[in-house]
Amino acid sequence: MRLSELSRRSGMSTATIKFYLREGLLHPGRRITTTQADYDEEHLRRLQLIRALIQVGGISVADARAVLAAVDDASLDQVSRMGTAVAALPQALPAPAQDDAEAVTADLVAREVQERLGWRVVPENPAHQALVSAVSALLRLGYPCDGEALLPYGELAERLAGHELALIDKFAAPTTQLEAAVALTVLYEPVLLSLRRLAHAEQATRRLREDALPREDAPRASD
Amino acid sequence: MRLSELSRRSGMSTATIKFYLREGLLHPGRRITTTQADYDEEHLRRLQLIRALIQVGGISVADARAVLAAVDDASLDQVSRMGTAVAALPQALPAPAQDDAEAVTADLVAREVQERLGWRVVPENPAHQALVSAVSALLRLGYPCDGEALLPYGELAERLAGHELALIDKFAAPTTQLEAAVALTVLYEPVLLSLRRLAHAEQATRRLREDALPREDAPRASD
DNA sequence: CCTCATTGGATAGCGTCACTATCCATGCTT
DNA sequence: AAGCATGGATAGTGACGCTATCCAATGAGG
Repeated sequence: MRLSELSRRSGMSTATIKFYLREGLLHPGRRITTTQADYDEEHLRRLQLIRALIQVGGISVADARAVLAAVDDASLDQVSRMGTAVAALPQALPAPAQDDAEAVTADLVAREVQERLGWRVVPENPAHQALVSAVSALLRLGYPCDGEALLPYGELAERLAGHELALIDKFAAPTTQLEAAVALTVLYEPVLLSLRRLAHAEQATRRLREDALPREDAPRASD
Repeated sequence: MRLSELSRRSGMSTATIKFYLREGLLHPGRRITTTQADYDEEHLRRLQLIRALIQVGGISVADARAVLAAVDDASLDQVSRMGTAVAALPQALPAPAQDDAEAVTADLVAREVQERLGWRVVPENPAHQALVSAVSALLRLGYPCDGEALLPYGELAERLAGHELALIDKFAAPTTQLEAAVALTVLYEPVLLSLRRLAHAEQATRRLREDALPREDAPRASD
């Protein structure tokens, strides 16, 4: 298909697709003539992945390029590609990480929880540093946050990870698995966060109803 | 304390603090003279909260202003403030949410999981829409994602929420509780996501170690 | 063959955002 | 009174994710 059709089917403007081509996120189409190229379903799918990473996952174009480059890199074995791709996925935070007292404490907390879970501690992992940043912020605001408190979160994370890796395993083709790893890592984040927010809302509402059900005449569905 | 001292103790430049003052995130200091103002520990703490929301939580200045305004709004009761504040917390995504087939299916999935968990469905909730967006993206990429698959996530979210609301309850003063609700909602997100990523890395590494062994047909459930 | 709209590619521009640098009058400090 | 820090206002900066414009080449119609 031509660029215009790719645009129509993907719902993105040709200008945007050209931008992704230029940025190296999307492979160039098969050149038919000097001025025309042919795109296939693969390109369409890739476009949707790019869109998901950038718009839903909130990943920058540069990071998306790194991730996709790792997925594509035929010179690496699948294991390396997977590692590179997932490592290139940024956390939410730029993590300035000033070396104050909280940051040091936070690092100890982060290590403690991982050790108690039996995980290998890899301080270079961006996720580790993101964890340290978040814990630093919590501590700086005076909220208690030690290894003990994080343990349940770690255990939940462990179950999530197990569940997701099993899901990835379902995709047989290595390339598909790589894509799945990236897509599921990124796209299940908003799923998880949304559900958590919804659960907060639900439980807060429930408590309010218990605490004070004074003059609400709206019909309640349950309870 | 003066602006310069506030700057020193918070680690932010006076220009940045002035910016936050201008944007209405930080209350003006108590004016001593026309050209001088006095800031206290409350301001320092607020600055740290602002910093946490914006830098760690990735919230925009405008959204942070809305959140903090709700926290401060003395004309509302605590319940309304809490609701307003948390509702103003943005999800990770801008959620373009085109009305295609996937979006419709995704909405059904989102409703199903919430209903199966016994939650009230509030489609206007930004979190609901975020969930729909994420599920849409997953479906568009061809990954199976139905109410059944999301149920375990919802159950985990429920436990997280319970845990966190209990944590918030520990903070007696209403204002402190409001702040805690906002801070914990935002700051535990990166904690959770980081731990999930770390768990991914850990389990992936573990599997590779097993796979690397010559005997392939000795799959182990877990360690 | 000639015309002309379309295509793909390159370049430069736009709008947003989170600051940041500069300027200026004031008035504290010495 | 001198000098400089302070607070307030305004404009500027750099990054980012597109987006608008231009251009040569070409394929289609006559």
